[in-house]
Amino acid sequence: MPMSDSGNTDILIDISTAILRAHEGELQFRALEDAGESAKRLPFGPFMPHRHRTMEISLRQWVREQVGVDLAHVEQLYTFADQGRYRSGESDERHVVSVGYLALARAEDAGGGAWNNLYRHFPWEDWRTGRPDVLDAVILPALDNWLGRHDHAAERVRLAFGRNEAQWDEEFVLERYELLYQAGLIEEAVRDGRITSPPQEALGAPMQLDHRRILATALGRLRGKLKYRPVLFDLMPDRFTLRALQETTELVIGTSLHKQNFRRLVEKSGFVEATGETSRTRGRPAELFRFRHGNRADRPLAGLRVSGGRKTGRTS
Amino acid sequence: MPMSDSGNTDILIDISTAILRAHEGELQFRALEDAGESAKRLPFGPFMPHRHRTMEISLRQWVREQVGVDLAHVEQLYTFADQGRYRSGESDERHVVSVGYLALARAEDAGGGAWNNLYRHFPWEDWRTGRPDVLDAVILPALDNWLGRHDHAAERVRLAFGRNEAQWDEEFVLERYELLYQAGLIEEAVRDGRITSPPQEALGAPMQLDHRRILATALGRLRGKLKYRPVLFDLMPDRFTLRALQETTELVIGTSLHKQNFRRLVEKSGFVEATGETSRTRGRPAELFRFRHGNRADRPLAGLRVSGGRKTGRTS
DNA sequence: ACAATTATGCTCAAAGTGAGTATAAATAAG
DNA sequence: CTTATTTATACTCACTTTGAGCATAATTGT
Repeated sequence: MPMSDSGNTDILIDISTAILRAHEGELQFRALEDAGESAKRLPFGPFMPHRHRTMEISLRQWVREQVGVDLAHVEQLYTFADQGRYRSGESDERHVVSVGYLALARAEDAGGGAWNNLYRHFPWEDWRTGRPDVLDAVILPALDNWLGRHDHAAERVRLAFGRNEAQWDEEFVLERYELLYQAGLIEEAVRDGRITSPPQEALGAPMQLDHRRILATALGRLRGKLKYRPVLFDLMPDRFTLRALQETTELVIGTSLHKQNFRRLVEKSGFVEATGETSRTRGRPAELFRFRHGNRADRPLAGLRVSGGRKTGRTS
Repeated sequence: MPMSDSGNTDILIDISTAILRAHEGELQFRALEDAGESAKRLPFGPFMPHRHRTMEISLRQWVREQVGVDLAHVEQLYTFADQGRYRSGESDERHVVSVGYLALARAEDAGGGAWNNLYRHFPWEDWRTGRPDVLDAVILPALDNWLGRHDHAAERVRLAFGRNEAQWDEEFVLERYELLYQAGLIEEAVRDGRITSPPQEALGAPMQLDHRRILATALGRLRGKLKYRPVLFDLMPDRFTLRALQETTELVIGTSLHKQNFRRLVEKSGFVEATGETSRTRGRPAELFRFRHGNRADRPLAGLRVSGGRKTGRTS
């Protein structure tokens, strides 16, 4: 944000989109592959301000036409302009500013193409079956080692990774990723020349450019938004059982929830209404619900906040 | 986000910053005035990617040197790229993308210069002394009139302005501003040529470019953030009474709070610790507190959420 | 018919929240 | 210097929310 030097700076703005869906028990994102490059990437393209009125409009259209996905929810995440970071090897010098977007799609509208399990890139974020082993086995020891030389970051690590009296906050996805990056535990940090020695063990699958950072931002934002806006339903089909809704919720926030309490929470929230129909699965058939378009007092689903509670796991 | 057409698009990125402070019972922002232009503006300047590593770093430095304010908290808000909106009269065609930032300053670090009362631009957002008259006298009737021709927006109006069974949500500052803009009740809409007839009555003081929109985004973001992060303290001096903290809180969220409950909430949150000192005012001296740097389990201050409760106002 | 499985209803205690009463410690006024 | 006024702080109480679990219902598979 400097003044002066008003010359032509030849800035290129890229829009990169994390398109998420819930499918087959996985939280997935739309991934693209490039020849001769093992790391995946997000759909992205240059923003041409003279051809599109707003970024969101052009993004929706572009994703539908080029990626083949109909988006339900679209939300701008962050504009990254860090120099010297996430520069691809042969990049031209103009690739400077990237605007990240989060988009949600229903599984039906998702078209073909490759969808990747998001947690493959963030294994430490999936607590559904309990605290991930990689945390105590790899991450925390490595961070401790790093903290020896950078102890000013101790408080950040404490908060982000829920040590000592701090609670694990599932929304701090980006903060955790950034710490791992700075500590050189992320392959992208090596690629960017941030760190000399390669990571002791690759943490999660790397991606091109700054796309893993955008994914981290997207996951954190979505986890936060869940609690006060009905975005979940943009991942759900038209009709769904409460069980399916719970599974999608668990996919996103990365923990498992108490079934009866989840039901109570959702029913009282006024966000759903029963259709008379039922769905047959293995056991007792479940009632099918549908999203009720905000006709009641939309209360926040604050109850989705992860319990720092006592026992663990899911009941009966 | 279109593909192809990779030509030189000559994009200019502006960074505009809403710098907020709490001072003399007002929530204020740093305003600049231009000759021959009655509307105020925010500090802004072009971003030169080749000279600064990140936007935040350059913003802090630039604000200190050019605006004379030491910033406590800095946070990116949103990147606006709408064409045809908020274009200044004599603008050159390159002024396209503006990145909005929220920054908080302590009153002591604020230097000289002009500070404006933020609610002068958003009179409908200040509920501290009760529901603002302008809502029922002007805004809602005008919106109803507009809805006659645009009834697809009825649900948005209902949620944003808390009609029928919906609650007024103090965080929806931007959504309310955008609706007023689209309904042509905001002077900026006339200036942008969005609407032919001038607004029946100017709602709040206008600003240059899209700066009122950025302020709205800033206020909404800050109101939201209060509830789960200790940003409040970036508006407070080193030591403060709980009363002062409450007043600042009320300034930001725009409602008045129950004093005893506020005290309980803050004390239990673990965010403050008593110094032994006291402050003298008119009545009984109050204990001075200081921010305790996240050494306890940082619990969200969810209790700051505005009560949809029964009675009104502040107690005793 | 019975086991396994999934859905749903209900209870209960602990914690959190809205609203108020009561008391304490100053200053300003008579 | 005694009293009214003002502000701060402590405590109560009813009500709601939340975490956890028990109990029952309605299916399918054997």
